[in-house]
Amino acid sequence: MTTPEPTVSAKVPRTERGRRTLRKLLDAAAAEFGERGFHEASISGITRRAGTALGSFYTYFDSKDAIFRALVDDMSQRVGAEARQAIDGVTGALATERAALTGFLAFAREHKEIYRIIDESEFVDAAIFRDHYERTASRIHARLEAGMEAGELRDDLDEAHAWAIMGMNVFLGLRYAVWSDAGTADDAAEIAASILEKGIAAKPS
Amino acid sequence: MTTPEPTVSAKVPRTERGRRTLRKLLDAAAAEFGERGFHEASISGITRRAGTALGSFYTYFDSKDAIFRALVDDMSQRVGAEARQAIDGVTGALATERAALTGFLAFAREHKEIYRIIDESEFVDAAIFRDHYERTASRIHARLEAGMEAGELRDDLDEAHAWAIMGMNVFLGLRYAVWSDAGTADDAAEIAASILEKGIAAKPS
DNA sequence: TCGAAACCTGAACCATCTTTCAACTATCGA
DNA sequence: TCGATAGTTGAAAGATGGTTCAGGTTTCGA
Repeated sequence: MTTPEPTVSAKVPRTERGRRTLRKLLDAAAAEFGERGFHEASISGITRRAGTALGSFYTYFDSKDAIFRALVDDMSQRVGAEARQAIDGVTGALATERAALTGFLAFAREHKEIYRIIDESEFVDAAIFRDHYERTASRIHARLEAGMEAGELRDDLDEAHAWAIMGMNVFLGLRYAVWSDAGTADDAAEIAASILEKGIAAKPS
Repeated sequence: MTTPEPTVSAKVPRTERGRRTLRKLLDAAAAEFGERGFHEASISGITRRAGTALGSFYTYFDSKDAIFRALVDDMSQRVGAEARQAIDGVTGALATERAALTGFLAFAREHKEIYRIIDESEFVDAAIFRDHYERTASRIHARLEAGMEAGELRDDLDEAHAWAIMGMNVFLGLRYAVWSDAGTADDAAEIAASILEKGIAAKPS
């Protein structure tokens, strides 16, 4: 008696052919939005890349906004899955944060378009942008609580600390993964890890 | 013999009336872009707010993009000036970073539209977005170097640390200044300051 | 005072896209 | 096999909004 999974796109294909076309449209949309941005992108650009007729688009999506939302939702889930996988099996709270960032940077390098699309969602539909970052902050916060529980982290960390860590990660990702591939992802991860481990103050000598 | 200041907008007004109109257009554009975003905003919306005719717009700007760029440039300078003022007279490297963030948060609360506009510039003209954040990171980096010089900060800090700190600040600003006024700006600044001071690890007891 | 340059005006032009639709084809269960 | 449903097609309608322009008014130095 579970609800039949409230999908983002209201128009679910019934046949194999339909599912193929829907997937082609989503992949084409990721490429189109990623390359040209939401407003420069056009439906006809998406259908051209997908190799379908313009009208077919509206069999699956109500509007340009709708496919963009479906895409962000899809990508947000992929980022979450990636994060879960990156920290799988890692022990230690600080090591976990470092692994999460390393995984994030590697993923960002492989899928630069994903970050462009997610970030642009702020200006297309602010709610989905917020949802994505609130979900991400929640994951970090949960990790911090586990670390506090284990006695490895300061016992006064809260949601705001999660936002601070997320901000570090996002900007390091923008600068050292999306804008530039130079150096290894580990260099940037090391920076963040050392800040979390001991701050930036000089050792009291 | 200084070059006559290479302004962003190529069309400089010659009369007092012209300067007033130009200013009205820039203010109106800040409101229009801030409320509606770049693509929802319209030139006629800007001139309506400014109380001028549609055609007058093109006396001062070549295009919608041009006024947006001029606006981002203007705002980036205001943010820089604000930062300089916020840390003026503060002594100590860690206290300086805290003051910078406190000032930033207060400014962000007063001028939420500025951050929306600067962030959206990534999708209108990526170069001006990059310029803004690279300038900001440079300011932070310079402060870190001064702190290292003074022996107050670890001696291995570099540009990437500046990006990490900037990311923390931006995301705390987004979450606790732009999205929510709850609590004082000092709460968020305290979070970031404590991370920079000692990290998030538990005290080795 | 006067004329040239600066500035203002808003209707119309134009290019661009989103969205609709009526006719056609493929799929698939019975 | 066959009929009903799902899916496909692309031309054209419709809307939007950036940009132009020709004819006015205001400003200001000489």
